[in-house]
Amino acid sequence: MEINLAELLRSHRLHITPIRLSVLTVFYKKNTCLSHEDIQRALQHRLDRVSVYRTLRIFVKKGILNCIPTSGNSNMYALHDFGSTDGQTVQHALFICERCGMVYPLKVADIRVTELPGNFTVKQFDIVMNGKCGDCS
Amino acid sequence: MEINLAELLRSHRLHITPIRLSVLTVFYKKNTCLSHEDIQRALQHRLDRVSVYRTLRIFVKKGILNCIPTSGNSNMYALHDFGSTDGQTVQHALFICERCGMVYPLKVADIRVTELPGNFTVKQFDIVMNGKCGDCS
DNA sequence: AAAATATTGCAACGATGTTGCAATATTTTT
DNA sequence: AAAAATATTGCAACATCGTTGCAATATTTT
Repeated sequence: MEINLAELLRSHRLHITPIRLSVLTVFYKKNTCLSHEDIQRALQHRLDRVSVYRTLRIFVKKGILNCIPTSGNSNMYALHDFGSTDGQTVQHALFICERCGMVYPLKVADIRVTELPGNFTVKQFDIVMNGKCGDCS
Repeated sequence: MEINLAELLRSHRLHITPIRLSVLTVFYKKNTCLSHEDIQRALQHRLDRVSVYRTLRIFVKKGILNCIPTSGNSNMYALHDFGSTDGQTVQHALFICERCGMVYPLKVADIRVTELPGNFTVKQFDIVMNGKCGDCS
């Protein structure tokens, strides 16, 4: 871990607290998108449920995390840095296996979408693929 | 409405019932993706909550509807025919306004994603864009 | 029309996420 | 370095979204 987590928090005017450091550490270690439950599990449910929810929400608000769309009924989050960005728009692409649930982050190249009116502002662009991964095919 | 809804249900070996016809009718009329709540509202909450959930689930299972990823905590659904398809893979693209919540379905063209291992099978491919729509910019 | 089968409605439950508020921790000020 | 100001936490209660079990009802098949 080369990044200074305390500095990251400070730069967003957030207090430096054990919960926030733990949650950030999980994201930097796993380097993929994670649900609330994933984080709780990674930290052996030592953190208060509600505080983790609040931490995720404030990180999204501050732009440290992005909220990633999924077909399930729980949200997923990824470090903003995890997505590629062209200045204005953050991009994520992921493959979710419908059988084992594994999430595979992907690199994206050369995407074009037609028919978006010119006065629309895109802030986040996500690709979600569902199917079967190599192990489950 | 040119499609025969009863025939559609019959061809999937589903009983033809008022609830199913109502839900299908809403999808064909609105021709966009809808949440459970959208459907309940469109039908003035005359249908039983649970029955609508079950209807949506069985329609997804039978391939009549697809489940569309969102960043929120409720699922969205669209008619399978609403997405473009190249035989194996269904594609959807939508723009969700972060301010007014409006969902705009989009046409997609010419998408390529690199780095997906060859033994992965993609069944559904969705693009979700978040930002501000024309009215909210 | 009766038998077989599938669907519905209701109550209860589970999972996911939020709010209010007092207690506590962090940061800032002196 | 202590006090004051401010932000965060933990807990209980609640809200929303979705599911399950099961008896009653509707649809389909014979």
